[in-house]
Amino acid sequence: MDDRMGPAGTEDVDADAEATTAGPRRPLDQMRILRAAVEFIDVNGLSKLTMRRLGAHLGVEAMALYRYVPGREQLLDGVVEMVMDELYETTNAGGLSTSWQEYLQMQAHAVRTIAVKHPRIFPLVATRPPSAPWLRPPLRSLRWVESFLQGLHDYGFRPKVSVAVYRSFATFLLGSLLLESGTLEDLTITEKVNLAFIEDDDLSSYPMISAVTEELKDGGFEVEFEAALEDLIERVTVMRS
Amino acid sequence: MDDRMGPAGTEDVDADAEATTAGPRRPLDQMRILRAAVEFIDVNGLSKLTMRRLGAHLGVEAMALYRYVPGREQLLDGVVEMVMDELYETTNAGGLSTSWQEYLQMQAHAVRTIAVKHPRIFPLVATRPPSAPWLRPPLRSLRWVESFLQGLHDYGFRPKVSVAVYRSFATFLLGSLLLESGTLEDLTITEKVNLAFIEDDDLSSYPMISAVTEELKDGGFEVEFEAALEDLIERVTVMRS
DNA sequence: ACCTGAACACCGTTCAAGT
DNA sequence: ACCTGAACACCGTTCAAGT
Repeated sequence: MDDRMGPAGTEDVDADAEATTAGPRRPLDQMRILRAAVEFIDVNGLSKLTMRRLGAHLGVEAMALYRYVPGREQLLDGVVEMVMDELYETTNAGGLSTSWQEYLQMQAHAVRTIAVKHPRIFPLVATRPPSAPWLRPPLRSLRWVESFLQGLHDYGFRPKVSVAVYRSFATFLLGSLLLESGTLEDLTITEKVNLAFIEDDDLSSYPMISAVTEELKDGGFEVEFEAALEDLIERVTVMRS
Repeated sequence: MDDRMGPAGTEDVDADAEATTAGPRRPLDQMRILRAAVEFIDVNGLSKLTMRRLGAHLGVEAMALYRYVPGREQLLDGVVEMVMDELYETTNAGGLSTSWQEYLQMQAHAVRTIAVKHPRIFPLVATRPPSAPWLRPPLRSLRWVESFLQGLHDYGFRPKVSVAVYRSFATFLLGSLLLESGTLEDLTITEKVNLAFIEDDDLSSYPMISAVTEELKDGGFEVEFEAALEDLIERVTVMRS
């Protein structure tokens, strides 16, 4: 069958009269599994996601999942597609833009929203091999890219320029948001312990670092993101000419 | 003991009279394990690296590794440190720069060299949680950051500006090089098969994409990297004032 | 001092069997 | 039609035992 998984058909019509809490009586389906996987990773982290635990989470033995999902790797691909679809919807919900600058801003913020909402999934979006070699994570869904190119076209971008913008945009988002999502991942207790161990490292032997620890700790991802976005937009202005 | 692993003491003095091919008679040590792990991932990919296989690769049972390495996760941290040390050496070998622009170029190229040389390890460098939250992958070694800040200081950068440059630089390198390393990873046969499956997707239903497949496939990471680097340097020029 | 065997508690995955 | 039990070939990790 469809060996590539992913939320293609959004057949979301059956909200049976079954209580949510009672027993998971209605049969499994791919959508339900993918949604459960997304939630599971959001809560417990990727490393805790096993077929067996996901099955348990759905009230089923692991083996039952294989009717709907070819395997763990494809499950993860499906999770990524799931999150990308979320992006696509966010993106098309937020009313029309009146300039290409606004359009890029809106797209950038949409991607950032996803990264902040799913900090433990974003690394997957960023690093899984995309379905075609010319796709650039995190902007890796054909549907999204198509719509993006269309958008730029409508603002009068020539095709070659649009491709260049797509690339710069992806690079910018990947760098900024992977870093930010990294800081947002909830750390497990043991990881925290490890950090505490390391944090007051022999930092005394790094005088330049010691001199600026305060500003290093500052964070401020938000303003940095906006500033970098402004820069990107200016670069695009140059490309366009 | 030292619970954090990593190539701290480079005790590289014993090149015994033992033939390399004969039998691995001299006892294991952490350095040898880490080097073997780097090589193993370079050749076989991260997913193939198991304690048992790495042991076999070293002519030893997996359990023997635990004398020198706390566990698999810390092994991977050690691999990352190993590669970062490679960077540090590259960086200090390439003679002095005569301007901060040249200095940044040299550092950028050094990191890119690492990414291209170890495309299957670079994602680890890029995504493993760093040892302090304010460190930014891929520029994640204290030693490297110290030396970088010192370098900028010597060119007259104020501390706050240096920190801002460090951040922009890391973001830029992360985005650019993670994408490039992604395209360089040798794909396993099964992955290739999957790609082939997907590649001639129903691309017919994406007219904007179809119109530019040629330029999308173009690649050209090298020139893109250089261009983005130039842009970054210009941004730094502004920050400096 | 350094490594191994055996064991434990897990994995992903297949497939015949149950309902 | 949908799920499970049992099994297979692996994992990481611990620890008593071998040399």
